Amino acid sequence: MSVYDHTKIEEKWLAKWEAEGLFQNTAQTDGAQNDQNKVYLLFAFAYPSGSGLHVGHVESKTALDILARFNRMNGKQVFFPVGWDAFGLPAENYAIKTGTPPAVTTKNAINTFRRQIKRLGISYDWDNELATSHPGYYQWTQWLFLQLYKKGLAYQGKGMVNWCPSCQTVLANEQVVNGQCERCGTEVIQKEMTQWFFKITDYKDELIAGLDQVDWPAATKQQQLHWIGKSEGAKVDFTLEAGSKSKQSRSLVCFTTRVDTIFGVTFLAISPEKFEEFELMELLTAEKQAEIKTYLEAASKKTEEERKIGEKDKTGVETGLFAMNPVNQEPIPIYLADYVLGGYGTGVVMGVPAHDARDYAFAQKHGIVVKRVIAPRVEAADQALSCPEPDYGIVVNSGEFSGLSSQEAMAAIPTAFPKAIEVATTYRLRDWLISRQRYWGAPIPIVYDPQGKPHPVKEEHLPWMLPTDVDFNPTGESPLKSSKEFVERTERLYGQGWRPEYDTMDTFVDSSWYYLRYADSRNEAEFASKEQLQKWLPVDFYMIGPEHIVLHLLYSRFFTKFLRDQGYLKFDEPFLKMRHQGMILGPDGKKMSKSKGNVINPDQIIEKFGADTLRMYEMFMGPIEADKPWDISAVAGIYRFLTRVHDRVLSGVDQTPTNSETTKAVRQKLHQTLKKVTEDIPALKFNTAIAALMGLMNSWDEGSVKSGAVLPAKDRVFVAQMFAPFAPFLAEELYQTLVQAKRSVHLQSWPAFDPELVVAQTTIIPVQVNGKVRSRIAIESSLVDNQAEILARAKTAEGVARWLADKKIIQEIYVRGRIINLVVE
RNA sequence: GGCCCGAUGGUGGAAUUGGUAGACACGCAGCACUUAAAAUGCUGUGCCUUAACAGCGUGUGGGUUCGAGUCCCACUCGGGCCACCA
Repeated sequence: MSVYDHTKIEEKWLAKWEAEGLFQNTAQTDGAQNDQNKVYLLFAFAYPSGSGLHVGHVESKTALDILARFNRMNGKQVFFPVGWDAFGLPAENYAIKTGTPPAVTTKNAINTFRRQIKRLGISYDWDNELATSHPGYYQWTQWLFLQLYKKGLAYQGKGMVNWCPSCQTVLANEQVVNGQCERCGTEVIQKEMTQWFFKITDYKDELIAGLDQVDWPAATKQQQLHWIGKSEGAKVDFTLEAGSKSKQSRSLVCFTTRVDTIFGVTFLAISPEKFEEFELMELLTAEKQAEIKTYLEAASKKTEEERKIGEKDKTGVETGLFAMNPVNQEPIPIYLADYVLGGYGTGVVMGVPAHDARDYAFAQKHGIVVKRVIAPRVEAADQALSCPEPDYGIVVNSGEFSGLSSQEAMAAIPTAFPKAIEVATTYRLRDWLISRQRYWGAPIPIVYDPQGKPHPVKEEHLPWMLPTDVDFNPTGESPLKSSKEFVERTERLYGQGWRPEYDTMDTFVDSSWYYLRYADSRNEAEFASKEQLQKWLPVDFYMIGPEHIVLHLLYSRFFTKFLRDQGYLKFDEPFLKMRHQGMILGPDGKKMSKSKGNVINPDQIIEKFGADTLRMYEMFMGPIEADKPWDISAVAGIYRFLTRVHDRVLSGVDQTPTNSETTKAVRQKLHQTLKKVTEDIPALKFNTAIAALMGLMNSWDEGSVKSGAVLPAKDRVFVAQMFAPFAPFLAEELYQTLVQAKRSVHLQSWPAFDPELVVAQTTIIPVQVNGKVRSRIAIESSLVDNQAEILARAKTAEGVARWLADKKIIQEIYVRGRIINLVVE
């Protein structure tokens, strides 16, 4: 028997599998038509960063690989593709710094990742590998844009956008984090530009409803819901006062979720973004006009961060105008205030300082009356308000509605004023801004005629190639403007004076449909054939980091629903089941980062201990979804374990198997372990499956050393097969050494446990007296249903009698095969 | 501020979903082997106390139950996401 030489073993089998093309070219396989029999496993699309594979990637890839191998061994047709989210800012920023074209850095990074992932033994199907920066891929990203354009779901709009001065590009609202650019952390400012949008809001209700169809973590669904932000309330029409010099009757419409507080309205506030739309300027005194202009200008220059400071300091300007409260005809003063958001609701709010914290703060600052219309929860009813009380309760000071509950009032008030108040719903979700003033992305397939009118690029001109004669250095304008070839191409194909769209698409567009392309990644005629989509989609299991919960999923679901409506897909939701992996933390318990110097390099671990050890260690660390700190001595422990497995399985192979009681006990343990592992893998409980394998080896070692137990070859093969999903290299080595088979262990069937062997002969049942364990009795397993006999034995069991002496038993509980509890007075 | 998740030995974690708390592993201690060390093997290891029995013990306080790490109520701490969304 040889020693466990992990490097030799792993490199040997890696080369063999590669030569055989194991698990390659699976997309086109027949036999996957049956839904019951196909399993599509998907790993979150990865950005090939220059720093290579991270131990965090290893965890989720290994988890999926275990599922892939286990499902294959159980007779499923498994589709386990791989690809690269290759467009994006880091490669472009690197190009700006070094002059190396993004295409080159990206290719190098992909090569590194590919080598590392293969070395790990991840059984991806590399024949379907794709990269979003490849024209054969982005041609179909552009095609998707054109389909949306045809249906009016891709449109050009002008508006205030988030602008990152460092990245020199527009950001989606979703990419602004705490007023800062998600990528580089620079303070984001507001800028007005013409941009392309996808009309995701057309699908807002379906994006909510579809969540009922999928098996996702509840928290993830909740975040999707929150992002869509459906909010039910009412729209209230406040008519401008005649006294406001208004010629015809005009009104300000507010959205509120608390129409029950409408008698408490003491001011209206308009957002700066929306102020001009209401055309109120002409109604104002010259003095007021000047004041308001100054305020509007200042507001437009504020960064997100500055507006946040306003959370404490609520600024605003009184317009001198009044509007009439429709429920009681009271004149309400109108203010301009930047705490009101332009993009939500109607951009106007009704201020109810008594029952809203923000309105209260504003009222305090501007000396506005606070009028309480919900009865206070606490007794001291006469006490003046010192803070707002936003709770629901009993409505007071509200005319005929006084005495109703908030809920009743919210129903009754709109009914009573049908002209001025209507029930309404608003959403937080806004259309998806996809234009980026960057180079390394898919060009938006639009050309402009000499009058500046946009036209779609003809489908026969796809892929609408990303030009290469480009100056990457940021100028505040799209880098594609520097390409001569791009303009020449446009004029040649569309005519003199025509110009291309210079912006590229948000990389989220690329990465929100890749799972469809995998099914037919080399198709040049369509984004994927209907047959291939039908065969593999939807995705059965998706493993994705918690950082992609909101946007990527929302956009992917939007594309899926759109393509379904166009007749390309037959399902509503792309990802049936999804789970999130946790984070692998540094040995110090903190998030790994270069600056902290706590980053673990998987290559070094593989060199020292092997890929099998790295895989098994990461699976053994704890539950897949938890954050776990790295522990190098525990890694060494796994290596010791695999060495023991190697030595034990291969030692004594030439000896005659024994049939002693010990051997039987070890074999029983083996089948119990097999049962446990078979149940744990589909439940993603890899850590306990490995613990069970360790328990088995402990029993086997002990049985061999102490009692000379020798297991038959058949059982040793079972062990090799059980290890196959976790430690594919070692498993192959053991299997091939034992049986010298032509076919890989990974092509064998998952072994079935012997149901008779799994059942224990005797069952240990703890005996409690008043809920405390005082003894344990061993019962023949055939007796577990004989309650009378078991209770009788329990009462006389050693250690129990003394607790029953002189006491009266008032209750006897027996839970079948589990526990006995004798309750005494 | 809102929502979500979590808290179990020195450490990572397990616990059949209300039924033996601490599986499995790391670490540590002792022993064996060795001239010595490493490696390996064996033994022990929740706390307190002991010769033993007993007692205590899953963040804190209460509750439901024959029985609570698990369910309910209140709180403390830690983490994540969102955040002036009317």
